[in-house]
Amino acid sequence: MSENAKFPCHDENKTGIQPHIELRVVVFTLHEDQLQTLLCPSNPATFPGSLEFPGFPVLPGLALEQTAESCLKDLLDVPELYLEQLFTYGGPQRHPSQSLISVVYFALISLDAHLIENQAGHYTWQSAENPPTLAMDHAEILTYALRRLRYKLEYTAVGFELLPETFSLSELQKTYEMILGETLDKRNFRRRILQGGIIEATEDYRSGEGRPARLYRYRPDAVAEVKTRRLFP
Amino acid sequence: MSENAKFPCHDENKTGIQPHIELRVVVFTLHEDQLQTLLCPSNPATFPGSLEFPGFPVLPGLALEQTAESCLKDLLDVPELYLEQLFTYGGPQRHPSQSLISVVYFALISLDAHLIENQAGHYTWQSAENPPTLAMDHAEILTYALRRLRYKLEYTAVGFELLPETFSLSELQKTYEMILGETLDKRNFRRRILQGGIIEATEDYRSGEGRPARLYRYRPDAVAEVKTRRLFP
DNA sequence: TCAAAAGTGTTCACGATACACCCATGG
DNA sequence: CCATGGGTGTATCGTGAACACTTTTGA
Repeated sequence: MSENAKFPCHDENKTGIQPHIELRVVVFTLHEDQLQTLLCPSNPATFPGSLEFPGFPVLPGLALEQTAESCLKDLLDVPELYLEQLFTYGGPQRHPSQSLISVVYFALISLDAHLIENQAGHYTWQSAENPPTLAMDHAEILTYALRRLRYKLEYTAVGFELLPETFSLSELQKTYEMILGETLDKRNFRRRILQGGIIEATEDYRSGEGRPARLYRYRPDAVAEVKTRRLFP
Repeated sequence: MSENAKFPCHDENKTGIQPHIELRVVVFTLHEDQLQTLLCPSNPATFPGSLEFPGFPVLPGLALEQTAESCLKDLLDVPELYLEQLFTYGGPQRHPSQSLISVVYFALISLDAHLIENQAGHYTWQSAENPPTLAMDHAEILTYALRRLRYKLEYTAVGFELLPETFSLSELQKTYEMILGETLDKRNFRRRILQGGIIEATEDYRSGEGRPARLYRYRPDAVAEVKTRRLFP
């Protein structure tokens, strides 16, 4: 590493060659009792038959997270979404013809609002657990995003982000079970969720096949409190 | 956001304007019973009197993490270091004259090996808890890095990365107490650390003022196991 | 022999886990 | 009236937290 032994640390540093930089977003939602993720076809010349996560350019006038959010909202008709930075991938082996840096975000959107206006690309929802062939290192990215989702679900309260505004406790439990891949005890689940003060009961009930279920609502003011506490140790 | 409504998702996307991208590293070490971080002076024309974290260019032929590691090893004479990605900062407000994206890493280096060869810049160790004036958003970055360090210390075993190869349990405990900012119970600390199987006793003792302390060594093979288990719930 | 740091076990409280039955509605 | 999903309480166990004294050495 002799050639980078003396880089000064001042802000006017510029190197001649700069890699290409882009944003990517891994969007999760629940659809047909399955965890799904949004994908679009890759360039058929470079990655024939592969899919990849939606990519966006970095807009110099906008913060990274705002750019990701705006671009996503151009693709999906969602009023709200949960968005956080996942990881930044870089390195020479990622793309055959360019040095590419991808700042990858992680998004959760609600079941009731994932209406797509198929703008420009042919975006599709695909199974997140058994995805189709993905281009570049996107399979690795998906694996990491799933791990992060499961981890967050155990420690925080993000599960609500995948549900409509009101939901029954059974729906919430099914969401957790689907993502964690294990069954949970009904009574313990309810106790922990309710004791956590994360959700509040509404006055509504949903009738179905059996006794109607009370509907609950997420308490947005409870977020900060929840983030530091373990829900499922 | 009408102008970005139709970005295709193919890999040959290129926008004309690309922001400048750089690497930064927040390095922590223990020195004189204090948690310290490596800083260098900012460009005096842009940020007079401020310091900033060491910055490196992105080398297109090398992975981001390897670049950060190589460049750091050009600055510091460390045989080993702990390095992980912290966060990627971007947006229009970060720098007065350019759109700048900083992929920031987080490093821990051992007490016994932080000999600096002051190459090029005037790198100095400064208190991490009460840092001097930092340029740009580097104060915010430091706050986040400290939070991450404390968090990791509670959940994993990174504390060893800040100590020499062999160390006494009291030294380890002092390290934890210094970083967490609270005192820990000696017996509980020892039990948890030893039960975790993270360290192993050596045959050596260190004589000092009082009864000699048994020296321990980190077990590198125990890392994976430890990462998933909580040490300090 | 004294000062200074190393080392060592037990008790208690709380939270996680396991577990089975009654309730309300629609067909 | 019965099938279907909704809703509820308790006993047990494991783990974290609090706590004080003995041991070894060098001065």
